[in-house]
Amino acid sequence: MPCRSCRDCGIFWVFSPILTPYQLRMKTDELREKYLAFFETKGHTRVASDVLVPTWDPSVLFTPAGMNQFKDHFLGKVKLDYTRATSCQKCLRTGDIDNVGRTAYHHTFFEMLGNFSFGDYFKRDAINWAWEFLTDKKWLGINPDRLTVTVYLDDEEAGEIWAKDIGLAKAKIERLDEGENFWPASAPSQGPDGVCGPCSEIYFHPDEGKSVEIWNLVFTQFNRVGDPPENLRPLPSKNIDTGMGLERTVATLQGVPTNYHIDNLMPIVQAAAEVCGVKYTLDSDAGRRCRRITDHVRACTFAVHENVYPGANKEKYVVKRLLRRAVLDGHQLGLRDPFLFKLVPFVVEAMRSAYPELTETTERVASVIQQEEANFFGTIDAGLNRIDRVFEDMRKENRVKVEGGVAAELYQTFGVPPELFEALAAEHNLTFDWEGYTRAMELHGEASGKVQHTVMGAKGPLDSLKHALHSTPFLGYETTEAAAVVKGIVVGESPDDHLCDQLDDLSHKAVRVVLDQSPFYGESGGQVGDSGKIIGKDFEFQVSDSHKDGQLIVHLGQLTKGVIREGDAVQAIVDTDRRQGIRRAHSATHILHHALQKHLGTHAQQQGSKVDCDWLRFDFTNLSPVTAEQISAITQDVNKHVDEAKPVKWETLPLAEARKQGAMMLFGEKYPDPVRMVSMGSFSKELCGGTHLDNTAEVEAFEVLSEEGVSAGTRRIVALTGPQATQYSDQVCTAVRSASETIGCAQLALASNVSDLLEKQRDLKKLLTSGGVLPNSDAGEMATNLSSEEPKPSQAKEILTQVAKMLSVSPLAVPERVVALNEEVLALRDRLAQRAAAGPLSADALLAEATKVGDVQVVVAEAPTADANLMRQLIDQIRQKVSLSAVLLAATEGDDKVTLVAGISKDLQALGGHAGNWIKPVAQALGGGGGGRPDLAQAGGKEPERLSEALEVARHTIANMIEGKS
RNA sequence: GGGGCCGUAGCUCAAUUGGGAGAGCGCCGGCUUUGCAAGCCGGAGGUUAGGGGUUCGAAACCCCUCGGCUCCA
Repeated sequence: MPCRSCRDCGIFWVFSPILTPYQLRMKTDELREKYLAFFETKGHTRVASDVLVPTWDPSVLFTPAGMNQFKDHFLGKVKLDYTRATSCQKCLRTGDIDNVGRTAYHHTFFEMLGNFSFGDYFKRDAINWAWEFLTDKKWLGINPDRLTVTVYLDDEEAGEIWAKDIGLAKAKIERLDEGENFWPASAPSQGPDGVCGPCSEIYFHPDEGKSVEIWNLVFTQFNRVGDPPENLRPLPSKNIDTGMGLERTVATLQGVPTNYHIDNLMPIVQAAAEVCGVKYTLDSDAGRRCRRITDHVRACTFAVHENVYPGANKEKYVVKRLLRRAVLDGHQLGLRDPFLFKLVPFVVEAMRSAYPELTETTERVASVIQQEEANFFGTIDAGLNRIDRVFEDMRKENRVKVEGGVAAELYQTFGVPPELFEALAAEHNLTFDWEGYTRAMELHGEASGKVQHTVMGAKGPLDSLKHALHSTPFLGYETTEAAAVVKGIVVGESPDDHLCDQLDDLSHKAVRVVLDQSPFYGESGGQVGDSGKIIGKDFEFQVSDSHKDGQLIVHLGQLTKGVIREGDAVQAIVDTDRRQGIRRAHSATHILHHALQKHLGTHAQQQGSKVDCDWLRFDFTNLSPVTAEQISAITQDVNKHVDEAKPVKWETLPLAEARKQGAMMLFGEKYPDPVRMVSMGSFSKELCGGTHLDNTAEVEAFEVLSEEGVSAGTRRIVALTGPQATQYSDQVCTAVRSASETIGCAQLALASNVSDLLEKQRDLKKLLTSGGVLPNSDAGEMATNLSSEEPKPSQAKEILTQVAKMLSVSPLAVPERVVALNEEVLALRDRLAQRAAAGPLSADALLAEATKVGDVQVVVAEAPTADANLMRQLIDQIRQKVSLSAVLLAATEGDDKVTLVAGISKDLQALGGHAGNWIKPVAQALGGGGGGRPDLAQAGGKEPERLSEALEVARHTIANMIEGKS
């Protein structure tokens, strides 16, 4: 009985003989090439591997299979330039991540060979060619005796072809149910709805060990509609989608016991062992770790190469997790410093013949990995402290099992890996509650929200329109106003809503209208949708936003007058002012992109972008914050290009031609072919479907509002264009002028003056609390410098940014903050002046006014101009001089506040004196409250006019306290 | 996108939970010593990330902003 699923054959090689030098029959690069070449001879177009991280496809984070890049081909959504394709696709799946390294065949990153038919050939050819490729001496030449196949129970057609065409004995054709031989698995009974079909798998049987599934042929021929029975409708155009795991097939051809021993993975495994300082063996803990490191570093290398850096969400998070798992393996093997990055060159070397582009980014990739590694080692160090604390608590309470909940909490908040926790627990003879840990993590997963599954081919109200119209031609590149015909009206936004023939309800705010053609730009590529209006003979429709649904442009808005009917002839009019603002922002975005690459390096590629009316947000790759100087230089560079008034042109040309001309292409971006290329002067060429200016001069002005981090390795710039930029620039100048006037200094010297002012504030505060007085040299007003030289706008911005940083406020809040700061300094100076006038405060002076209660020296006095800290110091001095003493001082602050501090000497405390109890009734007499410790208490009140009354209370209270207790 | 944690001296961290901002290391000066993390004495160094609020009183409690860490999807 052949092994049906690789999930079962995890540890078979544990029993196989010790690793021996393998016989190389066919190299990995050779198989890859042969496969593609073979299907080329069968009329297939060789298609390059799609990117690993397809940002164009919201339904997946990583390319999970060879067919992914052909989804739209299968669904007939795109124009087919070919109906047969073959590819070798790099893929990444994390579903079986826990098995990586432990089993012979699991990977996260792997390559998938495939051949595809889009409504062209079907089962017969697919099966015959598969057999030919596998067994023909000219190709793989596998002994047919070593191969068996499986087919779906009800798939007579496939069974027939295997038996009759190929001539396989019946015993070699196994019939399996929908759980095994259907795609998606169990689709007929359990769904999901949509495209599906039976499949047929080919198994290889080695001399020893379990058999291996090396090729899966999927025959997509049905559309599932609801639950059985009769729920599988034949598709008008049937497709073929096959997948042959490259590593796995090579492993069988090379006769090695695990994929990790094939010719292009073994060198990485060996390198990992060397870096980790262990001897690699097949069946050992260290061996498993080396294989896991190999897999994960390969995955990380490809991901980082595509500018997906380890981060906090989505695909970035997956990369981070992969990287950390590998690093943790190294840590468990005793490493304490970054090591993974050293393996990057080995990955590149192994993969370069198929992916030569890797060699261009090796250094950057290694450095990104190294940095993240260093971070994680830091996290581990911090985690060790926390773990020690947990152990300490457990020792105190005599517990021996690490609670899963505690481990989960430590993991969730501080990233302390549970494996590490467990290992350390074992060293302390403590056990670890994995079950509780898993439970707690599941709870956390639920609390963090569920994922919304997007079902392939889900139906909405616009789908019938999509079939009828296919697409809405966009006229907006040439015009902002056009005649059109209403093709569809939908009220409401939920998928349950349906098309209606006409609408007269003016109250609906979310009405969608589709026209046969439109000048409105539907939101896409980061550019917001147009607004405007659609006017018919007897109605008016206000368009608040436009977006794209498939190839349709959907106008979203509200009917403001009359009745709109399907079939009405209308005039579609875009709000041109807003459109112009969007064009300014979009063209400026391209110029900015160019400037960033020029000033920061070519890695500073677009990660995301949003273009609105004279407002743009641009995310890009950069490891560190962009400095103020760089921002300034970039801003000037952008404005220089604006001033140079370069023409903006666009043309539609073949993708290959655009690439040849050096157009900027982004990883993960899916470009149509032919493609629209926007170029500005000779400095910028980008593939872009957005609306642009005719000349860079129309941008008018460009100002950066902010630069900030959005996640590790990604920075975000928000900027303004046109009138918005000019206005902002004016505000900046005004702010600098106003702040300078406040403190009476030259605008160009604002930064140093604010810095001085801050220093002054600190000095005065210190002086006030230490009981000093204003030195004569400081008595005068700050020298005013009325030099009225205006800074240039770019200077003003630099000055303001600098000052804003000093004051920790946003730039435009600087004037307000400077006013407050200035007032505070004046107030401080004022109080110090008062103190100087009132004469010095000293412990001796206060003691001179002390009264004696028994043997105790009691001081109850006003200490005008002192603050709480100074009063404490005076009390300390008195307590040091007189061993039996009680002191209570009061200071009024403004019109509505009194501060009290009371102290009791140590000897008096021993006799029962308590400062807290003393001060309470006094504070109450002032309409306040307070308290403190026996030796020192602090309180306050809000009625200074009752101060003398309160001081009487103080004298009585302390007298009673001393007499009562002693 | 959602959850959790943190931000105190140059560094690592305390602060009896709302009552006087500290320790160790490092730094500077002096003395004593020439042994490997030397000893002793003295000193500087703080807007407790920033802003607002509650309170007689906030490092601590509440809100906002900034920065960092971390998990989940």
